[in-house]
Amino acid sequence: MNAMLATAARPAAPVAGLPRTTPDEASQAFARRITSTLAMVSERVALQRRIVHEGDRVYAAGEASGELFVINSGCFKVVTLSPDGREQVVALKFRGDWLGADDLGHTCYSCDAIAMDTGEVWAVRYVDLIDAARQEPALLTVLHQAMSREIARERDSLMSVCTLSGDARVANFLRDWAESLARRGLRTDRITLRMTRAEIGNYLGMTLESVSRGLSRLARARLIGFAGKGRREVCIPDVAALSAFVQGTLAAPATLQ
Amino acid sequence: MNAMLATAARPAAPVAGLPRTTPDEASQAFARRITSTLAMVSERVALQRRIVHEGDRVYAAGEASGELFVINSGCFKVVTLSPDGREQVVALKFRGDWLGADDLGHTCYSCDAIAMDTGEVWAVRYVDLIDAARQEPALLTVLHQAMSREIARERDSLMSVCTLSGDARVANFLRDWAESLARRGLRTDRITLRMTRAEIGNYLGMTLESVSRGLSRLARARLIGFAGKGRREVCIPDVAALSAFVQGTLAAPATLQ
DNA sequence: CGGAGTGTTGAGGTCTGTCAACATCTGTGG
DNA sequence: CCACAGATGTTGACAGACCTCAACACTCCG
Repeated sequence: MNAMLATAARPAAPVAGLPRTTPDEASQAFARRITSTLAMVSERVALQRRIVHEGDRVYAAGEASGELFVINSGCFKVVTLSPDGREQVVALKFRGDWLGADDLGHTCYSCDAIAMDTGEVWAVRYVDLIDAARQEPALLTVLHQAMSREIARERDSLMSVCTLSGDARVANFLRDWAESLARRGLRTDRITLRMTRAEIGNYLGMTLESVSRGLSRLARARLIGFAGKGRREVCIPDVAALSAFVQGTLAAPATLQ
Repeated sequence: MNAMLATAARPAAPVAGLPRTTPDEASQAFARRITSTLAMVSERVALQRRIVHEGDRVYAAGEASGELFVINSGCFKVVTLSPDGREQVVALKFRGDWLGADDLGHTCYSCDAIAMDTGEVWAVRYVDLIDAARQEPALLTVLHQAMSREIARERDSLMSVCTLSGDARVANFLRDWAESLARRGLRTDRITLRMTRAEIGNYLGMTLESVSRGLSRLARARLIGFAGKGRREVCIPDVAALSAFVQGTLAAPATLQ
C-alpha cells in the first residue's frame, strides 16, 4: 500500500500526529525501548518501588517536587486543577512512561497523578538521576526522549481536539489506548476503559453525553463492540478500520448514521 | 500604569492554569531567568548565531535533528504537517525559548519552526550541550525547565481549547501574547499580530471567521482596540480586564452583545 | 488601475451542549 | 436473597454556538 510506503519514507506521523500505522516492527522497537529503559534505570539509579492501587495519588499538585516516577505497571491519569475549580485530565500514562518529568524545573508539582489501576511505580530522585547520568549518559537520552514524547503527545491531543469531530475524537481515543496497550504487548481485542464517560469527555473536550453517543454510533457501525455488562469493556475487532474512520471524517465529514 | 494597579488590586485568579496575572516581581524573575539562561548558554556552549527573516524556516520536519536553537530575538511559530496535508500551529515562541527541544530523543524533527519576524537564534548541538553540562550542571536544569514549561504551555492550550468559548479563546490568546511580551520587557500597549486570522484560528481551533468576529466583539466591548490600518495592530488598554473577561465567561457564559 | 491577499459581516445549517427521563449496574443492609 | 439507593450510562428534544457559504471592503503592489 502506498500509504505505508509514504509513511516509511517521511518520518512524520499520520493523523493528528498519532502513532504510525503500527507495523509490528515499530511496535516491537517500542517494546524493546521500554524494557531497556526500565532495565537501565533499575540498574543505575537508586529507586524506591511503590505499589499503588486505584485512586491512589502518586503525587499531588503543590507538593514539593524533586522525584520522578517511572511506571513499571498499571495505568495513570494526570490531572490539572485550575484555581477556579475546573479540573482537566491532561494525559494518560502507561508502563515505561514517566510521571513528574513535566515539573522538572519547578519546585512543586503542577498536577495530580492518579492511579487508575493497581500498579507499580519507581520513585527516582532527580538529583540522583542526573548524578547517575555522569556514569551512564544514556540515562539523559532516555529522559529527554520521554519528555519530548510527552510534548508530542500533548500536541497530538491538541490537534485532535482542534480538527476532529466528536465521534472521530472518541474513535481516536480508543485507537490511541489500544495502540498504547499493543505496543506494550498487552491484548487489545478487549480493553477495559478505566474512566467514566465524564472523564473521557473531559479528556477529549466534550460532554459525557457526546461521548456516550459517539460510542453508541461507533458500536452501531461495528467499529467497536461492547463486552461485559458494564459497558466499560470495549472490543476493537479491527484497529485499522478505526484509524480509517478517523481519516475518513477528515476528508469528507462522513457521519455515522 | 493603571493596568498594573488593577492587577495588583484584584487577587489575581489565573485561568486555564495560565500564568498568574503577572505581578511585577514574577515578570521580572522571568526576565532575569531569560537573561541568565542566554548568558550561560553563550558562555558555556559552542554556538552558531543565525539571523532569520520572516518566513525563514529554522528547521523543517523530516530534517535530521541534533541541534537545538535558543531564541535570542524575534518570534517564531512551530507547525506540524500531517501526511494528509493538514497543518496546525502548535506553539508560538519568543526570546529565551528553545526550538527543537521537543525532538531531542528523535533522529529528525517532527515540526517546522518558522520565523514570523526578523530575529536571531543560536544553534547548539545537543551533544555539545550535554558535554558542557558536565562542567556546568545548571545547563541541564535550564534545558529541563524549558521542556517542562513547554509541556505546561501545551496543556494550557489544550485546556483553553477544551473549556473556553470562541470569544474567550481569542481574548486568552491576546492576553497570552501580551504577557509573553511583557515578561520580556517589550511594550504591550500596542502589539502586532504576525499571523493572519486563518493562522490564529488554526492555532485556536476555530475558523478564521470566528476569530474575526471574536476580535470585532472584543473591540466593540472596548477590551481591545485596533491601531494602524491593517487591523493587525491591536492595543490592549487593560490586560487585567481581558483576563477578567475570560474568567467571566467561565462562571456565567457572558456573551459580548 | 486592477488583481491578489486579507479581513469583515450576514444568512443559514449542523454539530454539540443542555436538560431531562429512563435504564443498568453495584454495593449495602435488611 | 431481595430491596433499595446511588452512581453510571443511554437516549431524546431542544437551543445555542460555531462552521459554511457568500458577498463585500480594504490594503498592498505590480
